[in-house]
Amino acid sequence: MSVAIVWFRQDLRLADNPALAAAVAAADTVVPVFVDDPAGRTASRLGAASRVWLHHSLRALDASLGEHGSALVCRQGPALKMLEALAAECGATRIFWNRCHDPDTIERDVRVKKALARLEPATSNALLVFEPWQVLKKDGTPYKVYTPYWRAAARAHDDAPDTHRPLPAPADVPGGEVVRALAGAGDVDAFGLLPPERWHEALIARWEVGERAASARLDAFLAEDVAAYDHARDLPGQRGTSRLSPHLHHGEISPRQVLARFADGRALSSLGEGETTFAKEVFWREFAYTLLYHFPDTVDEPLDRRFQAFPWREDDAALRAWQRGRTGVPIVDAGMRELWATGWMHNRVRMIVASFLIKNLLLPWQAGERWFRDTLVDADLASNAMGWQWTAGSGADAAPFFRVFNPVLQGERFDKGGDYVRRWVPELADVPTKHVHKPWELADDARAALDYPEPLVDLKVTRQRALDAFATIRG
DNA sequence: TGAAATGTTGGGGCG
DNA sequence: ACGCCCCAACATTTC
Repeated sequence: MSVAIVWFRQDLRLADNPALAAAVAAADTVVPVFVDDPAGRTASRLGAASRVWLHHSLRALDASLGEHGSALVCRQGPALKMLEALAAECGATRIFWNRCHDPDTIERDVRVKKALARLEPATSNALLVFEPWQVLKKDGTPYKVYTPYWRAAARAHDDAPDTHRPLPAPADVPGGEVVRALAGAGDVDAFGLLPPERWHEALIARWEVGERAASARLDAFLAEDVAAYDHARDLPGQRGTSRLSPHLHHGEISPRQVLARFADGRALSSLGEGETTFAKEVFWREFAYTLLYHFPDTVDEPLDRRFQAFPWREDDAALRAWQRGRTGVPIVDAGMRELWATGWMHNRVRMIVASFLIKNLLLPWQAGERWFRDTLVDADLASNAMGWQWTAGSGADAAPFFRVFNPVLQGERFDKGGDYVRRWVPELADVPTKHVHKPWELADDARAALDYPEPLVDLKVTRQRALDAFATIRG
């Protein structure tokens, strides 16, 4: 009898899971395990919202394994120690996992792989279409501009589409009777991922978590929204985005599964408008991982070093007002409250609230990055850091710093009728559309009747302040 | 995946 | 008819 461990991490699915498929092919007993390791990108380092999602995702994975008579073995502690112990308990001779690409996990995994050499660790790619070293410029260095990266990646994909065909879920996960007898089998609750307060119940009630839900979400998006995606994805008041990000982040679905289902064997270069735009979003995620891998310190250091000397302000009261959606700027507050209530924010609004924090409040982008990491259910180190540096103007292919969003104009352009603002800022529900994005221009008596804060800052003045601050480091 | 200032053009009112 | 002004609409430049 041969026993193989499958170490689940950011790949909480049975389909298109190469580590699982390899274990099933190699052994007649497969032991699925998730380790909550204080080092590396696992449960202990995630933000509170992501931990809530992870809890439910692990439950879903355990249930799926249960349908095969197996279970998810749950262990808490340093990964190496936990895996060594598990291997000894179940007599494993092999171990399989899928690679992660954040710096802490890489460092930890290198160590684990070396120490577990007797289990012949075999690792695979399940996180990306292309791993960070696969799409490079001719000189072997990573792309720092998105468009050429996208062209190169799409070409590489279309040159060998079969390489990226997703794997089916294994018909069987053998050895369930052994697995179910192991300590921690199915004991997701023991991780203590849910916070003691009850906010997480309302948050997660807005989502369906797990591999099956991810697949259904993709189907619904492709059936209903992808055709108009080009335009509709920018309108936060209506449904138009895929909302796949948390599923992708936790690996409930893979980018290859996503592409395969809508490209349907066609070349990426032949897709329609909405489909192309959506495919490009999938590859923004790939681009982010490429940047994180090659420039690991950009999680908290600006890629453009000039920004190390940027004269950021320190203002805890303003930061708190931004975090809680009490800035007095409707579209900003709506976005921050959507985030707080649902663990997610529409992407157009993410750009607006980020621009407001960085440019109008002149607070360091790292403060926003940290808040997003703690509150987003899709909090992804690579995408989050790239996105914040994009807005700050310090990243790869970033928006120039002087591109300052005016949240009133953005609101009037992308939330024309004010539906989004009214949904998340009920204090403004009855304000006429003309003023819903700038209630401070209401007549005094109407304004006094509102239970809504005056704007924290003057948009025009702070815009100029930001441009002046930038001038000091422009060099 | 900007906003605001500045420049240009052309229609219309008016003396 | 003409110059002048105003201003909207659009284009360009600057940050």
